[in-house]
Amino acid sequence: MYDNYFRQLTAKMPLTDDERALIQSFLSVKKIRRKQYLLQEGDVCKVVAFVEKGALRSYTVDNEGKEHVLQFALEGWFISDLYSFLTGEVSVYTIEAIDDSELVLINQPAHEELLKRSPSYQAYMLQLITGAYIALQRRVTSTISLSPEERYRDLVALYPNIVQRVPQHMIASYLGLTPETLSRIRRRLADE
Amino acid sequence: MYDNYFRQLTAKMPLTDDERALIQSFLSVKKIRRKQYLLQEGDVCKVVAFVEKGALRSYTVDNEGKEHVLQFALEGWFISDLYSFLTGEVSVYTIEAIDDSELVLINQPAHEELLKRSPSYQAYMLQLITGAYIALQRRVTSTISLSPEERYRDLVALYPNIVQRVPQHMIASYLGLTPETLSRIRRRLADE
DNA sequence: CGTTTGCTTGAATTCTGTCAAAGCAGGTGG
DNA sequence: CCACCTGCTTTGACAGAATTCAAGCAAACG
Repeated sequence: MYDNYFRQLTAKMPLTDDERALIQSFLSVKKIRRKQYLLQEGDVCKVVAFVEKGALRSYTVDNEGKEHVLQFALEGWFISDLYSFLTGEVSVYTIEAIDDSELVLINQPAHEELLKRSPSYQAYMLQLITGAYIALQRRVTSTISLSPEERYRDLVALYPNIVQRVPQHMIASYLGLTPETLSRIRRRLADE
Repeated sequence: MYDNYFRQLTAKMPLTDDERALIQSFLSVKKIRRKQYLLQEGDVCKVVAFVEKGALRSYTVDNEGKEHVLQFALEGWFISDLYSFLTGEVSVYTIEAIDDSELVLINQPAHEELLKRSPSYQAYMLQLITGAYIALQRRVTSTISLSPEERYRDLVALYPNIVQRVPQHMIASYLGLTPETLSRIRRRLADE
């Protein structure tokens, strides 16, 4: 159940068997079905989720009821609202399963405890936040400096899996476009 | 010289006199004049800068030569390309002084050393990255879910100082608009 | 005092969003 | 096995919004 999780973790951080057992004792597993929520807007984000299998997305809903995708997470990725998770403030995001998925979860108290008890976990969390930060920065840069067509090509180049596995209207939302506009962009790109 | 810096730091993190002296021994001060660069695109970002006085911005230049502002930093803010600073990769950002400014700098080796030697500094850095992450997340959310006019009003509400002290075309760039469009939005808002 | 810089305004153009309709799987039940 | 949904994508026509290009103006600067 925790295979991918520890494969990922030990790749960055060598662990003793004891440490692995300690960490694992704080984790839990959750299966979640397509269209179910891991987090709903207005709730506090209580977990960080590692995607063992499946796909999820996080998004906001604006005051016209439209969804705006912030992030996708496929196998091997983490998803959460770190802001809400770390501060305890309510979240403006919703996290939803795109497919039936299997997750490895860690909740806030367990996270606190592990930070104290395991230096490896501590170092790993720093890497995790740094990674999340870097991903967000790339996201911002692409959003503010590229045209819609370039943003789409960038996404295809960087995450080909996502484009294959995620419905197109969610990709459009991620890119800040309407589904119609994305469809036309794809048409233009195909006509070459 | 380091007044604001340590006021900020000790507000979040009580320090012994020894620890303060240790940290201060790794810092340096730099004066930088309007329009001078702290970081140029293609270079590795070697410092994290705390703004004691003045104002800076970071921005990318797209392949049409247009600038896109990622971040502003006034007194009491930090500015850097954390990605480049932490990984050693070259940066796609330029950091430039908007006004004559006074900075407190810490470079990479000093940063490494302090992480090892000072638990307070370590905890502070984690807060710093977390803070940077949260700020970026708010930025993304606003960019993807608000209209240009709403983004502008949000910015004015959140950072009134910035709007007063930074040239309008830079604000426009930050919001992802042309200066003309921002000018018209301001006109509309004033006509009420 | 001439020059530069930044902001505003107008008119034409381009692009994106909106609305509506149709096409196209994949899944379900009769 | 087929007819019928249902969810998703594509297409077209049109309206609306932002960009572009150009010009004018005011304040700051050397």
